[in-house]
Amino acid sequence: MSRESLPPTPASSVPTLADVARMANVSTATVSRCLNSPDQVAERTRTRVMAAVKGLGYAPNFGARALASKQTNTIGAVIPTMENAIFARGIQAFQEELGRHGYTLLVASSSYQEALEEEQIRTLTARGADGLLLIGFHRNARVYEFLKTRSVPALVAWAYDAENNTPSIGFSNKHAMVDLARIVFEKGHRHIGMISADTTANDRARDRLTGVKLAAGEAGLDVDRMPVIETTYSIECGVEAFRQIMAWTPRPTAVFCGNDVLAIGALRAAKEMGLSVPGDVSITGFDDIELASLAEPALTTVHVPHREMGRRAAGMLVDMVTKKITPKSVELQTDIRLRRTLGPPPT
Amino acid sequence: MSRESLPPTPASSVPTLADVARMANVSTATVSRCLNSPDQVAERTRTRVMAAVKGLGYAPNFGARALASKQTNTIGAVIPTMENAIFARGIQAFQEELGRHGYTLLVASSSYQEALEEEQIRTLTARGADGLLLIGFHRNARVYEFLKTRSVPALVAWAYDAENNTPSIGFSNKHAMVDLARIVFEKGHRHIGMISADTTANDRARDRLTGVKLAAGEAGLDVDRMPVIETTYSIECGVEAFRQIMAWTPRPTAVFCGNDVLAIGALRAAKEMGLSVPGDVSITGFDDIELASLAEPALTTVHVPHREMGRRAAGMLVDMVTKKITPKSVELQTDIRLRRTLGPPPT
DNA sequence: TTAAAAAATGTAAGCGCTTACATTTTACTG
DNA sequence: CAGTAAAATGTAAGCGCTTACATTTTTTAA
Repeated sequence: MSRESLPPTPASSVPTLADVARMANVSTATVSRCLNSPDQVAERTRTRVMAAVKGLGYAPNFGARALASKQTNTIGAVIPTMENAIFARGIQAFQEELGRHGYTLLVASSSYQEALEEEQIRTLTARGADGLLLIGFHRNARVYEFLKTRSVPALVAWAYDAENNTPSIGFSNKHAMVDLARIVFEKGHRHIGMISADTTANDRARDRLTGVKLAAGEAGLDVDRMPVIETTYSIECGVEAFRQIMAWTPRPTAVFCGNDVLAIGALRAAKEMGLSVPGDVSITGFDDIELASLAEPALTTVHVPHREMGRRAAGMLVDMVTKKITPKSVELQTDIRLRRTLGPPPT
Repeated sequence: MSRESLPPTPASSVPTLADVARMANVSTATVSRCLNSPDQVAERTRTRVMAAVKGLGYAPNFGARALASKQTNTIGAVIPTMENAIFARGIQAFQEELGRHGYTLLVASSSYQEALEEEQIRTLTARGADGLLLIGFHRNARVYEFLKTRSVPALVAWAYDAENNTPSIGFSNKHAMVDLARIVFEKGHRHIGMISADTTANDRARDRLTGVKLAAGEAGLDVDRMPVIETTYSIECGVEAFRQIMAWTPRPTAVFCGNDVLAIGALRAAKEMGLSVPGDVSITGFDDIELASLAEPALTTVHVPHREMGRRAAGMLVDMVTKKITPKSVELQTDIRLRRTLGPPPT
């Protein structure tokens, strides 16, 4: 067993920068430059180095690169769940755009639990995420501080607030809901109800509820007597909540749902209860997931540009990471999709 | 500006292991052990170290850890797209289980393009993924070789093949389809058609088609004359394909669809064409996505345990990475969900 | 009480890369 | 062709951690 010399043929293990350098007869610095800023290297050298890279099947070691350059080219996203089609769609677009910029996506999900979200944010940060995509503003101030001391830029999506100093991309859940609710009131509804997602740790749900209340106030309704049921994100819960809300006196002639999934549940419940939609009761959703236009009757809802949001979020985050800037929050437009589930109240 | 001494207070930057060591009055090795194998450290020391960790708000540097330990605790997954609910669901479960084992998920999507998939596999490998989750077996042999030389363990999901030496977790697409098709033929259908996803780079689609053909052969049909349309994964494509296939002579009385999304499209097309389902034509899907039971009439399809697959895939992959074993492939059971879209052929 | 074994801790050598700075080569100018 | 600027390349110092091995401390057994 000889030893004591610069390892000439590094066994059969994974080739390193040094191997490439040796083969191409240059220093490791030159190889590194070939890979990271090719135009700093003379063409002849570059060709030679690249040949060596190819010949050896060299690929840079991630850890070493991260350690030396202090960045991972990785962006983290903490979302409630991918099973929710709206996030799946947005994240898909987010990831595609990230890829175009040479970034990779690290994902974690919070299952709508605040504590878990905090943990995931810490995990992704520890995993070296250069930047973070977060959903909504609501979270412990401690988390924002943590991100600041670690100087990990974060972008909030699916929510919009020009005032907040965390940049965001999204839409005003409140305004969107106000717009929808106004249309509903114009149809003449005076007794309404709302099935909302849990509002405790979910500012989006909260804003949507606020929107309905605002518009209701405008229309002269007694907002305090409006039945509101908070429940979990699932069709079954929508069914159950709808039953409860229709037991109210006076019985609502229109039921706002905080999202399409709950609305689909409501729709099904109505069917089971033998109620005609929109003859006996109107139902509205929010998100415009695929199911919305497929439902029978098709669901009136608020259309949200999820893909666009994901795509642009990626661009913003990459800018934040590379240029170290804090972009302006961007507000996306939602629009009302009037479909069959909305009609005038029964006479 | 003084200098020349071991940096005592490292400015306000991120604390390192050395800072913790200094504060707790131990060596960096001890701190490292406290974090990675706590029971090798005396309780008193550990308490002191942990206090320092907390006091300093220390979190290990990912790159350094990866470089030194040669592992990232990160698992990569390359899926066609998250917009497909079946992958979203499976990946969600995958990620949750990964988290339970202390692993983080890195995702990339191939958009069903073979070349892109290869690129993504290389990217995730370069990003330091300790192991990889891949969908289906079909890919260039070069990719498998690459993975082998880099010794990155890979697990194939959504497909099952006990013979293949890449371990897998999934189900037999062929058998599942045979089972479904047999039921269809028992109803008396003699003229069938199939709307399939693109089979070129998709072994799952191919196997499903094979399944239908096998059962058709069993039933004594002339397999070669069976109309098959290959199209893209989308409701619209399903609509279009269904129109074409119903123009065939003799007109099919049952149309198999390679997945539920195509089936939903077919269903809609049937409605638009004024055909009764299953009165005039029966339609079947595959996957049992949420939409399947919500459709009107509800779709007969093959139920696949996506979540279970994701969850167990995570466990297997973690074993592969940590214990360096190659697990046995596991076959999951699918089952037929007989719903309203299947009936006997018109008389 | 003491030697040997076991447990705890420390020392220091990398891991493979990037990059500031130093040096060499090439290109240009008068 | 010398003299200088610009371009290309090399040198080597880390980046922050893990871990084999060495050393010290504690425990155990005789």
